[in-house]
Amino acid sequence: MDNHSTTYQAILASALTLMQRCGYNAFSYADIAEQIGIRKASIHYYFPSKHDLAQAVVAHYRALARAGFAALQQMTADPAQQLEAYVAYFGEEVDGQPRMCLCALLAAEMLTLPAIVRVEVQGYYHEHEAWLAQVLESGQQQGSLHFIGTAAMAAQTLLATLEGAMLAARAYGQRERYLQISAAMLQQYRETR
Amino acid sequence: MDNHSTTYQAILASALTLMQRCGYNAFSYADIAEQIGIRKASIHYYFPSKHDLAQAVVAHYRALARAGFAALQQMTADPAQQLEAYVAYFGEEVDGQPRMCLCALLAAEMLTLPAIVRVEVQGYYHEHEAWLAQVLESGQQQGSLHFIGTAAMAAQTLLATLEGAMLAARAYGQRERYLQISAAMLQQYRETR
DNA sequence: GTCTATAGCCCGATAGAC
DNA sequence: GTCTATCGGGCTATAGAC
Repeated sequence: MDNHSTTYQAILASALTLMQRCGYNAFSYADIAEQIGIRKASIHYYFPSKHDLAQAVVAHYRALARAGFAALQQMTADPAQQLEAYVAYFGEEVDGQPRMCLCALLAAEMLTLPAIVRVEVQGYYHEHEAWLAQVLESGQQQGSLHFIGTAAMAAQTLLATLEGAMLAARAYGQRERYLQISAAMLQQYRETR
Repeated sequence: MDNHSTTYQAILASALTLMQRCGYNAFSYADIAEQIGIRKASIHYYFPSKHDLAQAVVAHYRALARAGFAALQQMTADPAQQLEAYVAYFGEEVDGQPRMCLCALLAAEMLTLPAIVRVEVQGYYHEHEAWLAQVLESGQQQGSLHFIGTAAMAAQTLLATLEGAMLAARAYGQRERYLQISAAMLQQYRETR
């Protein structure tokens, strides 16, 4: 993630913010240039095409999540608490707006994305489903989390609910939408059946 | 919905298809013109601006759903069956791709949408949540559907899961994703607690 | 109502000076 | 590395003939 110039980092960070807000199709090199105080042409030095930039942004986003998983593991060994912290992260406010998962947004735009970006989005989904499945599995074994069927299926369902909740929060412009839905969902996984 | 010319109807239908595929930002008047065999300028006769067109498309989409609700009511009075039919509709294949809810896609693009379109998207969410809440309520009263908390909260959670499942299906390009997640979710509402 | 023609703008991308 | 300048193209939208 490092051994890159500060300009490179600034472009990546700016593009991440813009893509989380507007998606792939509605942000431009001009937006980034204005945000970090350089010229459009300079961005092409680091990222020849928009395809390359978007691919790097999603790869970076995935790396951030991986670091988050490690930090979560460091924080607590309790699967139920790990799950709660994961859910809480997406409930934070960003720029006065509910946080939005970059890859939920890109999944919506999927059919208009360059192939290299599509692959990264699928990788994100796979990583998060795998992490959630492992957390659910552990929680089930120690009796703190409960669900029907396989951990893998429950993980897919859980992730779908969270991303759908973020969509609803964005649609209404109300962070509370996510908080309420995610709380109701967590309740289901805590209940014994 | 009628007392409009056939060209008007053709534009609306074409725009709906394109928006469900590409979203608001990635479809153009040129796409519609090519699809239905007229010229770009003619579209402006019916829909002066892209804002107007998108607003009309979402309003039309909402009306289709309302007609669907009525047809569902006609088909069966059993809430559990109504819910199943609702879920099954979004699992159909369209143009060789998993069906995608227009308003899930637009919710993702929300921050880049014209105000009049945003309002329509929120209206869609509200209508569907209200319909689902009423179905869940009825199902609970007659003992065929089960959930924790209020019907309104369960409806929001259920809708979030479905729209998240459609996102996942689109991300992977696999309709089965939606079918599996929605089936797992329905299972939760059928289980007695 | 539908067309041709075009204005005016923004886009991604490149060339080449410094 | 960053800049200025610009190209070529797509976009929404309008003017005006038919």
